[in-house]
Amino acid sequence: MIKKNTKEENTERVEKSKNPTFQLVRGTKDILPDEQSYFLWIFDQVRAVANSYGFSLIETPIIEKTNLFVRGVGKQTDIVEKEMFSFTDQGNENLTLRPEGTAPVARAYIEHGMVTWPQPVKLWYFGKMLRHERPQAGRLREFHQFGFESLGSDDPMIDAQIIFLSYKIMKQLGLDVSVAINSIGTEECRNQYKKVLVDYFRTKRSELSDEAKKLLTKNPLRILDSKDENLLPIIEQAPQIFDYLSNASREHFLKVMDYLDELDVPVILKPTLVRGLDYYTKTVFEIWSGEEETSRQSALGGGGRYDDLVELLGGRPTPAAGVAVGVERVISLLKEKNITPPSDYQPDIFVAQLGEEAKRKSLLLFEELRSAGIKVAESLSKEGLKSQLEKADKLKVKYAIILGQKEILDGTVMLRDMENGIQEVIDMKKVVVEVKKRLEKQIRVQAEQIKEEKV
RNA sequence: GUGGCUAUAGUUUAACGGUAGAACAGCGGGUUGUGGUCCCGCUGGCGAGGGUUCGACUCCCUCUAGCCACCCCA
Repeated sequence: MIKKNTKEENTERVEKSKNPTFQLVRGTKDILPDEQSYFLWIFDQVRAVANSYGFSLIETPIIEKTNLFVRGVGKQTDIVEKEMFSFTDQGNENLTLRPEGTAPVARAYIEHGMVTWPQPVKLWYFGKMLRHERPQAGRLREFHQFGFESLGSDDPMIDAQIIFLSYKIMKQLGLDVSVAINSIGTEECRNQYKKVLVDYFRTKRSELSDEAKKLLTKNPLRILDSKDENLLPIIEQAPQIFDYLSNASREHFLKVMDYLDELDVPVILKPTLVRGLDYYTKTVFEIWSGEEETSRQSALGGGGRYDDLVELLGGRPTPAAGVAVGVERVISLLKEKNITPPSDYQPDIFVAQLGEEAKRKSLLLFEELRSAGIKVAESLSKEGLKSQLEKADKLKVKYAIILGQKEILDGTVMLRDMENGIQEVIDMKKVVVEVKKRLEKQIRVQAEQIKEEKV
């Protein structure tokens, strides 16, 4: 006889059990040291590009009032409808762990009177986002995004710059990406187009899936985005939004395309690209990895213009555009391509010690080398020389300094070349100078080798 | 949120209705102060709870988590 267990009974049992297991909350991840190097590298790249293009770093809180997203992102969007980590706090406030970065930035723009700053206000961010989705590879519940936001200008150059910057960063990381782009015009253009589109789909009603039928009243534009193969021919035949853009919108879009061409950004016009967030107007785009987009279901990043958002949130009418890129997705692509972050944390030299006296001295020696700008490693907690050299070997240092009783008495150190095992005795006082000399020579030799290889 | 697949040491994995082997990593040795190769040893595991059974890691159920597709997005 098999007894059925209910979820409640089971939860109770697990809690009572002597060995409860603690594991990560679903869709979250510990970022271990190995992985950190990727995050730091990406952060540095983004910061460098942001700096040189005049974007300043902004950090907004991880919690916001729920309404900010309901109004900003849009009530009908998937994010707001089913993906928000929302809760009521002890003071009865409805709060949400931020699912995206643009609405908070727009909020900050209004709240801090950035209208009075020189326009456009150019900001960038790098932080955690949370969405309650079903996890999958490249799709976490807590994940990281970096993004650029430029508020206060409707110049199409802004759109192009935003796209260019994200493209540039990917390029610098060694990734080949392409940009899918479209324009969804202003609200008026869109409303007009929606009507036409709905009329069109109504004529094909019998061929639509249930899913598509639902979208027909809710958000007809998103039918265009469908991957349903049965729908593809219908979608292909559908009227295109480009034909319903106002003159201003069309002109804007053509200019964006023109600038991107000038900037040498490979763009693919994709008339079916709409986006899941309500605040977009005119330009929308997505960044995809270079390969056929079918192999990779998920975009690396996306963004667009959001001319109405600031006003919608209670600010003055402020045209703006932005982009957000998923850091974890970039990292998994980097790994796929075997691209590893350059490690500038690679130590040059290892200090090994033997005996109590030497151990004490080695601390000073370590500091002396360190403050001279040499990257030093140690293993002070280990005793045997063997295990220390083993560690030195694993760290791939070029030299090891050995400091033992003998050396202490003579006021010298032993310098061991880890490649060929040649050791020499050096005056303790000259260590820094000698080590520097050797490291510089190494660099010169390497540079020459690279030159020769190129020739 | 819907459907499906999976779950064995830190990692990658093997086997079996009678209670687990390996590789890599880690730690320690192969004479006392010398690494990268080699040899030896040690540490460490059946995701959780329950059921069936004389006995389950193996069968069943539930939960949890991961993965895949959908939905959608970063």
